[in-house]
Parts: sequence; C-alpha cells; structure tokens
Amino acid sequence: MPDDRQRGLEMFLQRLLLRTQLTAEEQDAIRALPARVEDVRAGRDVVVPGEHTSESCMIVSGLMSRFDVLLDGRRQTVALYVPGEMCDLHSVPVPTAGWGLEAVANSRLLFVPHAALRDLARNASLALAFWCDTAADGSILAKWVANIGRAQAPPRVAHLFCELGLRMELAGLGSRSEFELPMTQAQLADAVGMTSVHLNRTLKALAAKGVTFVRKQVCIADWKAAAELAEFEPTYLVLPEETLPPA
Amino acid sequence: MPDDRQRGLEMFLQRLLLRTQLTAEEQDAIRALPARVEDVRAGRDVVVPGEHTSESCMIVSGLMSRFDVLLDGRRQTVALYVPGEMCDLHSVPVPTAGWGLEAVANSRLLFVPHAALRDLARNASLALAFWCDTAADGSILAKWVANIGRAQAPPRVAHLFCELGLRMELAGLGSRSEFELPMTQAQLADAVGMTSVHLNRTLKALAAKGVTFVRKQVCIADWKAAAELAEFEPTYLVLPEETLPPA
DNA sequence: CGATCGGTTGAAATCCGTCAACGCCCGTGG
DNA sequence: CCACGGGCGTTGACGGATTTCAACCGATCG
Repeated sequence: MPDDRQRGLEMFLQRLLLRTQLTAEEQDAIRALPARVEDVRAGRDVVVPGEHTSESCMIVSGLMSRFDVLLDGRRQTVALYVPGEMCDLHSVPVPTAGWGLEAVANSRLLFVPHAALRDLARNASLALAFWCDTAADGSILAKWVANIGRAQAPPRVAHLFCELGLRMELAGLGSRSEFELPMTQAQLADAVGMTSVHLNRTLKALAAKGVTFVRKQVCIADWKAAAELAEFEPTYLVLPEETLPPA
Repeated sequence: MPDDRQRGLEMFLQRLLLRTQLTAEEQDAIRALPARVEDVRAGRDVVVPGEHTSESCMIVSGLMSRFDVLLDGRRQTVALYVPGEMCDLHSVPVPTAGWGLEAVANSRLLFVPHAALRDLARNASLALAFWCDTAADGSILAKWVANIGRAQAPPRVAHLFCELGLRMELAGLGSRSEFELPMTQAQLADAVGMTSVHLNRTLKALAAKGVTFVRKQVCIADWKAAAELAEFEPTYLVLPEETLPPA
C-alpha cells in the first residue's frame, strides 16, 4: 500500500514521457513528489462541482468521471479517466472547477498537492510536459464534442469503445478489442449523452455487429470494422506511433 | 496594417493577464514576439485537419471555428474563437492537429511561430500563463460536451449565446445582451450539433422569449432570464469576477 | 436577367426520450 | 434457509423531438 504511492508516481511519469522527453533529474523530481494514496468507493464524488481544489488526482486503479450537473439532477459525463491518467492536471492552473469528479468504480487514487506541481513547473521541460498533457486532454474533449454532437447512437457508442480500448491497452489493462469497463449502462449513457434505455437498445444493435458490452466487459470482434463504423481516427489521442492501430 | 501586429500582440497579452500575473519584462517579451498578420476570407480553411502546424493563430478581428469533419463531409464545430483569443495555443505542445480551423467570417489573423512561443515558455510565469490559457480552453470544451449532450435545442442555443455574449463583451465587441455574431444559421447549427432547419425553428421559439438572432445580430432582451433558461453558469469561462454577470 | 446563397416553411419519416412493467442477480436480514 | 428489497438490465408502447426531403422566397452579385 505505501508502495502504491511510488507505483502511482511512476505511472504518472511514464504518461508524461509518452509525449515529452525528460532528463534523469526531471524524472526523479516527479518520483519525489509528495502524494497521498486514497481508496474511494464507486459512486463517491471526489470533487463537488464549484469546489476549490488544492490537489490534483491521479488514477492508480479504477475509473473516474468528470461530470457536469443539470438543475434537474441529471449528470453529463464530459470526460472519463482510466488508470495511469491524471484526471485533474488542469486544476493546477485553474483550481476553481465548474465540474465534479466521481468514482465510477471502486478506485485507488493518488493525490498530489498543486503547490508541488506548480513548483515543478518552474522547470521548463516539466512545464511543457504538463502543458502537453493538458492539451491532450483538451484534444480528447474536442473529439467528444464532435462525437456527441453529430453521430447517430451506434457510431457514438462504438467511438467511445474504440477510444477507451486504446487507452486501456496503453494502461496495460487488456487489449483494444477486449477490456474491462467497470461501469453500468446508466453511467455509460451519461457519457454518450443518451438515456439508459436507448443505450441498451443501441448496445443490442452493436452486438449484431460484433461489438458487445456484457458484464462490464467490452469485446470488439473486428476492431477495424468497428473503427470504420465509428469513423474512429486516433490522432486526437496524441499517442506515439507504435501504440496506435495500423492504418 | 503593420500596427495590427502590435495591436494583436497587445490583445494576446491582455488575454494572458486576465488569468496570470506577469512582470514588465515578461509582458515586453510577449510584445516582442515575431508575428505575421494575414487577412482571410470567410469560408477559408486556415488549417486542414491532420495537417502539421508550425504557427499558432490569434484573432484580431472576425470569427474562427475549430471543426471536425465526417466522411460524408458534414462538419461539427467543436470550438468558436472571438477576437482577442488564441485559437491555436494548444498546437505548441501538440502540433499535429486532428481538427481544422476555418474562418467563419472575414478575419484578420496574427500568426506566431511555435518556436518563439516555446522559447518564451522557458520562463516559468509565461509557461504558466500558456498552460492556464490551454486549461481554460479545455474548460470551455468540457462545457460544450455537457451542453450538446443534454437534450433540448432551445437551452442549447441560448447557452451558446450567453457564452458568446460574455466573450464578445470581454473582447470589447458589443455587450453580453447585444452583439454581432457574424455567422450563418447553417454554421451556427454546426456549432450546436443540429440541422439548420431545426435551428431555424429553435430560433423562432427563442424569439418568443426575447432572444433573437437577426441579420447576424444577437439580442437578448432579458439576459438573466436567458441565462436561467440555458442554465448558464459562467464559472467555466475562467474569467475574473468583475467581468462576470452578478449572481 | 439568371444564378446562387441564406433563410423560411410544410409534411413525412425516424430517432430518441418517457413511462411503465418485468426479471434477474445479489446482498441483507429474518 | 427463505423472504425481501434494491440495483441493474431488458422490453413494449407511446409521444415528442429532430432529421430529412422538398419547395419557395428574398437578397445579392455577376
């Protein structure tokens, strides 16, 4: 359990190294960050919308959702975060969030004080690395806007599955065509902007095309076909060549 | 015209100062950036999706759209940028864009080489300022996901009008309740993820509530009522207190 | 003057949300 | 051991929201 702090920071470092080169000293600075490990249960709100935060949050295991609330209480998930990702790095420069952060599944989180990250950001390379991560996060958000804004339900869901497949594979959790997605249909519906009822029907339609989501397990029989159906084009994930599917 | 370079850089600087404090030297460094002014006509694609860019783009006047394309050619606008905003700052850390950039109206743009911005980012405060701007951009994207993902068309359009009202007011172009929005209904439809036909009908419904969009002019009779209808809550714009509407 | 673009309107088809009910699984408590 | 209840998934029927297809009009421009 105390080693999970080291493990979490190492995951964070590897994430940064995906997109930015860092010297040995800079890498050690990340490893030396102060951090606190905490387990949260599924359904728990880690950050309440409107709250002022002083720590950023990294996911060691589990699944987190960044969400917005409507007056009637309905939630819209605007981003999902898988293990190895910093779900809150943007809160360092912008600490007063307009959104909330919820544990979709039981999760182990690593909390890092903003002050420590701000301090590290005085180093130019590390600042660039943080900036880069935030830009990549924004790139995914932009894609979500496009995905939710335009497509019919089946490609919308398929697109999310393709994206999460790659991200899960990168996290070392299964493969892009078969991975565990520890969320309910209702939570998934919130993420793609539809009703759980309609999502359920959409899943049945997708099952006919070899894309299934059963017992929290996503299976994509023909990944290439699914990517085509979803018009999935992974550039926006800002990942290095070798982790991407062949064109 | 040569002065527009200075004017554009000054707008950029003021934008950064909204959210970050900078010393006189740092401010001068922004003012001394190399930059190129260019006028583009409405409808012109400044950045083609998938292209590798080596310059960031600031808007001196006009209106820009960041968009994603579908195979069938339809576009989904994922972000709109008004004068005074850097529509491309994230391309410094992430130069291979998955999206395109289009001039919605005739626009005057200021292009700044990535290299120069990267160079400035070696300064910790400036790096934080850039990071902050990118995070704010992401915050708006997140809100767009929530806005588009939610059901009804009228609040969706009203929300966009409220947001653009504040951003236009901040840019010194009209007020939050009356400003020019130089785009066609079809372009607006792309931005909110609906058909131009349905947008047209939605506009008529909104007109009955005092929110009009006629001859590219947005008028909001009762701003507070419109904000309530749209469930507009401006925290996500990451603007200083005094520029926000009273609660 | 014709052509094109942007806006407007109508009618039909489709997608999707709402309401409601039911079954399954699993944990809890009797 | 069984009864109960709640969370979750599933399904049907219905209505409303949105898209699609189509036509028309006014303004602008060559």
